[in-house]
Amino acid sequence: MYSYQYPHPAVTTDVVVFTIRDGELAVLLIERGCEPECGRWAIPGGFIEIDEDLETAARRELREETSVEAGELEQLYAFGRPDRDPRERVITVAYVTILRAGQTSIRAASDAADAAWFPMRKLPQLAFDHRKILAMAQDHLHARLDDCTTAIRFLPDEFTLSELKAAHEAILGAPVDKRNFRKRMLARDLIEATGTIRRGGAHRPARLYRAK
Amino acid sequence: MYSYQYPHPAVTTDVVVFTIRDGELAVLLIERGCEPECGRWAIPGGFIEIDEDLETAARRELREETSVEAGELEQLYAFGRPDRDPRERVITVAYVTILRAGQTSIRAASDAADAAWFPMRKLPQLAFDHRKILAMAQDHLHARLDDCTTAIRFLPDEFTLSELKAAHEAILGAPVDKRNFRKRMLARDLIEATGTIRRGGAHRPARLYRAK
DNA sequence: GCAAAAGTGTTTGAGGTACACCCATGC
DNA sequence: GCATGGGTGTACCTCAAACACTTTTGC
Repeated sequence: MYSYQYPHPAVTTDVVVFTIRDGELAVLLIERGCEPECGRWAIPGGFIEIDEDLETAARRELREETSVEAGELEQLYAFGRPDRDPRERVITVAYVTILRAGQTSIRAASDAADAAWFPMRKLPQLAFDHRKILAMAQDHLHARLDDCTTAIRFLPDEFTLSELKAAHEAILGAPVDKRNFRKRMLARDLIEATGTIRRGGAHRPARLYRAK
Repeated sequence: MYSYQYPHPAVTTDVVVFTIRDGELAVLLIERGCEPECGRWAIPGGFIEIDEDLETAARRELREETSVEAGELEQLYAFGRPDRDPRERVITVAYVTILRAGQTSIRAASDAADAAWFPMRKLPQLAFDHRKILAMAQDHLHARLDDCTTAIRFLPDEFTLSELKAAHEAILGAPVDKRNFRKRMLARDLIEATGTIRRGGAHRPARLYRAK
């Protein structure tokens, strides 16, 4: 038992993991294996350890529950409404990260009964205030999109411009003009041609690019 | 005494209050009246109550320590390095707010030995990681500046375009082109002339504007 | 009349948007 | 030769930046 002179809240970290699957923006959720909200889908996360940095805790909880190793985490927001968890006062610091397509194999563990990818357009009922967290995470992602580097994080090291354009379209949920897109990406000088090409079907092969 | 099965961190909220004084961006600080870091200047804030929303706590602590009633608060970031407070693990959720010039009277109370405005260019030594919090708050403020509405929050209900321009210059710490500034502000259609003018010295009177 | 701040337009360059056709390949 | 996705250029518009003089007032 740990005792304090004043009541202390619990603090958790949650990680919203985005990827692109089947041409759609998708998010990693776990099925809760214990009360409260047992059986509901939720954003992976959990209680921080007392000597652990917030970001480290976020990374650890994600690994434990889903076996996913996160890359760069960005802090999204601290959610702290007093009634957001029925057990006790729980403040959660939410993070956002991006997983490359193709590295999306997951394995539920810890107190997660299951783990799965859901397209953002077809979310299940979510535990706690996690619907609101996802909405804010998606807004954050959209806002970051004109960095150009953000969409690249969804793709493997080498990619074609068509794939990058498809990533933008998946994230925005809206079509993008091909020529303007290519012009803008090449003008930013953040990607470079590898010099190799990829042949993949009955059509002209595509140049491959990598991040600079 | 309050006991928990697992150790819990303490959670505080801090509020970075910006205003403009003497034509310079200034921030409200308190002199700590108790250990640790007694005598050091710090961002006003303190421990949340267990049933209190984060934003409510931020507003309350600011009021208790400085007698300032905050308007709109924006969440900045959650700072949670395990070693940031020597007493115990303390996670702080930092907020930013803006106080109108002219409403900047303050009165130190609670565990603040003193409260005072400091120009951002001449900060004292600060307690904990508060220097870093201020740096991030200033970045945040700069990023918000092209909303046009942000600079208005530093001014009284009615203001002249020259005053608004001076506010931008104070926040940015750099001069702004008068004609381009006026054009941009009027084009955004976020302010309107009150129809009145202010005479104030041996020169042409200025039109007054208000936020729409 | 003079000091002091308010007010006013035009030119230029950069970047975003809209838009249609040819190219290289596999079958 | 045809289907499929890869690759390309131009005209227009909007917006930001640079830049100097006239107007209105108090004294």
